[in-house]
Amino acid sequence: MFKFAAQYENQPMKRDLSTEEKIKAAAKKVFMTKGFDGCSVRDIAKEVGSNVSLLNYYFRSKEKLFELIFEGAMSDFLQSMIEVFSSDLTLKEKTTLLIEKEFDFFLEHPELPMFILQAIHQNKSGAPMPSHFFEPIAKTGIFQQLEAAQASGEIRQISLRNVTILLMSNVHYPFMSKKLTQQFHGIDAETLDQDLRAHKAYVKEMLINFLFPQNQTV
Amino acid sequence: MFKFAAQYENQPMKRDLSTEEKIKAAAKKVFMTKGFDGCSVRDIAKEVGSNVSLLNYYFRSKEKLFELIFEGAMSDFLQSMIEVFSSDLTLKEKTTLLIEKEFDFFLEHPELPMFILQAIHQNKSGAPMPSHFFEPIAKTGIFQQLEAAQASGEIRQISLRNVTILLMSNVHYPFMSKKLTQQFHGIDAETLDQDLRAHKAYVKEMLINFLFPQNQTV
DNA sequence: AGAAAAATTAAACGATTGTTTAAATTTTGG
DNA sequence: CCAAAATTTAAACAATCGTTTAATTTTTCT
Repeated sequence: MFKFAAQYENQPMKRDLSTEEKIKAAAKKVFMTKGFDGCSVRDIAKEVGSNVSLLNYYFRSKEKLFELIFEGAMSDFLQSMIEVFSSDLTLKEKTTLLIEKEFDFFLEHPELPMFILQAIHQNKSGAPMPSHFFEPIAKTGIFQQLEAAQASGEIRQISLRNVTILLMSNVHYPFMSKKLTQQFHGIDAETLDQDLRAHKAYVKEMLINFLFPQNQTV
Repeated sequence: MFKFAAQYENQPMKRDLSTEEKIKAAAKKVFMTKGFDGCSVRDIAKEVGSNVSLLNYYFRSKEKLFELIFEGAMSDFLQSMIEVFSSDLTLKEKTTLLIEKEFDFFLEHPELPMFILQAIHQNKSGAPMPSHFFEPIAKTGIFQQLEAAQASGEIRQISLRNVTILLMSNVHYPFMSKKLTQQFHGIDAETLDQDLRAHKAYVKEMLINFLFPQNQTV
């Protein structure tokens, strides 16, 4: 009889999970580079070095497998925000730290922002993203902190949403546009990475100066 | 015998091009929303309200049709740059005008930045983009103007490439992330469009202040 | 009006898609 | 050690993919 893998059963058995993990790793790699529509389950199976049916055995369907990969990616994608927003810092300090961490993270995982935005953009089901993705951010109290900072005049009068767009624009797009930038300027990958490392400082200075205008060091 | 449509022949005949244009319009719509891999030629044919073979009759293949749509989109994508850079203005004026025009344009065509970056990102052939896309920009002399502005101290010491990334980040990403932003903040499309119209002013002020630090109005 | 050319359609092509079935192999637990 | 369970494989499923063929309709030009 056909049975699904360990983690879907009520009484999971201790098993070698390496196959399942290998499939997840392969799926992540293939989905990230080719996209959901741009690859077949056989592409993933070939990357695993194994049979197609194994994917359905462990993950039921291509769609389910993708959702799993997407949720993991989304978690990584938001991780820095949650960490920084949860810390005990001023808004200005948090902004600096966030830019710092996001750049460091995306320098190591440059394909993530494009993967996330692309998946959301072509979300086939049309279903909105589960709220549990964004709830952890709201729970950090960052929104209240921003409201308070506006009341006290620490930060410029600007809507939370515009702040978000400014931040994300400057920390996500540079990595989403790597290929475009390379071809536009005719440079190699290493040169661009140097530019991106330098870019971190520019973004920090620009955003801090814009969002926290009166730079009183007193 | 099988013959290809008018514009591919040596001696084109005057013909009703409305069908060909209808296919291009449908293809643009479908490719923009679903992506090359996310749609079938039958999706496009259905959008046209006609037969599948017509697409191959006029455009030889799905890939050729896509290339045509992509080139048109790329042309639109770069149009504002070429116009502004060709004008007879100072660098600061050009920066302001470019942001203004890009925002106005992408407010009307918000799906364009994602389409372009996504197409470049998953470029199957691996071939670099034809140089005729970017040449018109170089020919405006904008690069020399920027070098001169750096020498004279009009603009901050920052590489041309970092300037480009800063500009593109702030004028492209806000439209690429529309769905993410909407779901993140739980707002409707109209509210977000208001935010984006307001965002234009923020981006202008922020980038001008950063790139042209000594704001001497003398 | 009538023959030639162009446009459009219907049908089919082989290849590939995601998924399922059933058999074979390996691992587990008594 | 051996039956039962879990894992892996090979093969096939119907559906859809991009494309082509051939027939039909429409348009063009004399």
